[in-house]
Amino acid sequence: MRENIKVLLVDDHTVVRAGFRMLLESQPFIGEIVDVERGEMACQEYSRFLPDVVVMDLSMPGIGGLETIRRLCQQNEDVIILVYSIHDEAIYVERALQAGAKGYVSKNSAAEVLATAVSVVAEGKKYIEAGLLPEVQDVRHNDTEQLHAVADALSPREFDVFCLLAKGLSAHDVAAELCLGYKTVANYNTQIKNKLNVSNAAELAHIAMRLGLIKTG
Amino acid sequence: MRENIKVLLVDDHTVVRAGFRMLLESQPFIGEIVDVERGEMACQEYSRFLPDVVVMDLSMPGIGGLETIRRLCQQNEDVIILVYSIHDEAIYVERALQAGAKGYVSKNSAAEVLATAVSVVAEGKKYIEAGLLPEVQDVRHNDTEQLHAVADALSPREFDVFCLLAKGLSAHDVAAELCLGYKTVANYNTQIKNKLNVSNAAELAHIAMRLGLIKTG
DNA sequence: AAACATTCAGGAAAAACTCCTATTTTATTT
DNA sequence: AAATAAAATAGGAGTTTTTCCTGAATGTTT
Repeated sequence: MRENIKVLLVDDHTVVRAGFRMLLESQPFIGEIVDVERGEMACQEYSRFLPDVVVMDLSMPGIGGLETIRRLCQQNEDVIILVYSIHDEAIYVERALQAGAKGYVSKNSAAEVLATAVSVVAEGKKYIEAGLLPEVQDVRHNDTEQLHAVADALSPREFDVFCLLAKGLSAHDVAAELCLGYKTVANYNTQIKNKLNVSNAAELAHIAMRLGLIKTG
Repeated sequence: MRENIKVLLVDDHTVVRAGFRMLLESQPFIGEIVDVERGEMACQEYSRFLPDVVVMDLSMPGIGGLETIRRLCQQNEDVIILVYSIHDEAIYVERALQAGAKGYVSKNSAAEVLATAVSVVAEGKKYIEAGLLPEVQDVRHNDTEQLHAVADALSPREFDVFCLLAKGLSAHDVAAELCLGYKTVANYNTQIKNKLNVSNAAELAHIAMRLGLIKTG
């Protein structure tokens, strides 16, 4: 295991920088820690401090997390970046890794997980927190381009049913509305939830909302 | 100025708890600090630890921040709660204060601001970060009234279940989350839908959305 | 034409929901 | 302090919904 790992912390929230610092300082394998509050500063500080690992948040003002990853990678292709984020969604993990990150942990993780992740990526391995990776192959769920995903995944008739279910109609209501048998709608219901990878009507509503199909007021 | 202020930290993110702890520990006027990761735990811990100030995030899984404030206030009307949040929007500030919080600071604030806020509220004053207060009058009362309508109609526990169901959890998930039997949740589910006069989870989601209890992206 | 997707729906089993009842705890009122 | 009301919890039984499998009719693509 690597010793004396130099860490560059990048986060715009003071409390989070302080927190990470505290968690890391209690680990024996951690060396010097420098923290900065924006991606731009990270790029400058990187070439001066030459950390072994860069630990950063994805969502930051300024150039943001993803662009920071790209720039750091351009500066030095061997840079080791560990991303942590409130976003558990696969699409973020995917993008971060694509941009050049070597690890990804959720902000909800326990202290040990965060420390472990640092030590693992410092050794040159990848660290993607359990539960995040499996979804990567999966749906681009929660994507901004979800409208297309939905439109692609659902047949026209399924989409009709989806809209009504998401609006809050019962399967019987939908059947009446579309002049279909109840069983037909019930089966569509199941089918739609499978295709969109959700398990209940509330989640359908969420998707519809995100797609702007439902006006929130 | 108060000395030896006992603080109860409530946040679901390990790093944030650690960060706040670090920032506060460096202040001479801060005494013992206890941290918990959820609102439910805060309510329990409060009566045991009897902190001078409760410092908490608004957005948490489980019963969430607002409901936690209400419950703490009910437990002890003199409780001093300082809220910090990524949400700078006036509506959140207003709701938090209405629920019983004594202070509100943004998560982006500098370390000194956070520490100062704790010491100010500990003295029994209010502390609303500059820049947040002016907008408070600006709030539309519509949503807040609806929130009260829901909060009035539902008992606290029903409200907990409502939030989770509206978020898209199944009855089984909710049961696991709140450590209840499935049947209990199933029965609450029925009860909640009756009280809110809706007939399915999608409509619950709509209501939660309108109330701003669900972040749409 | 053959292969495939789409629309529609029935049957059977599994799961979820509803309604009723009941115990325990907590609050409120007299 | 006792009585009353409200809330939290959950079991049982019956009903409804969902799921999964299957299949026919229609249309479309290669």
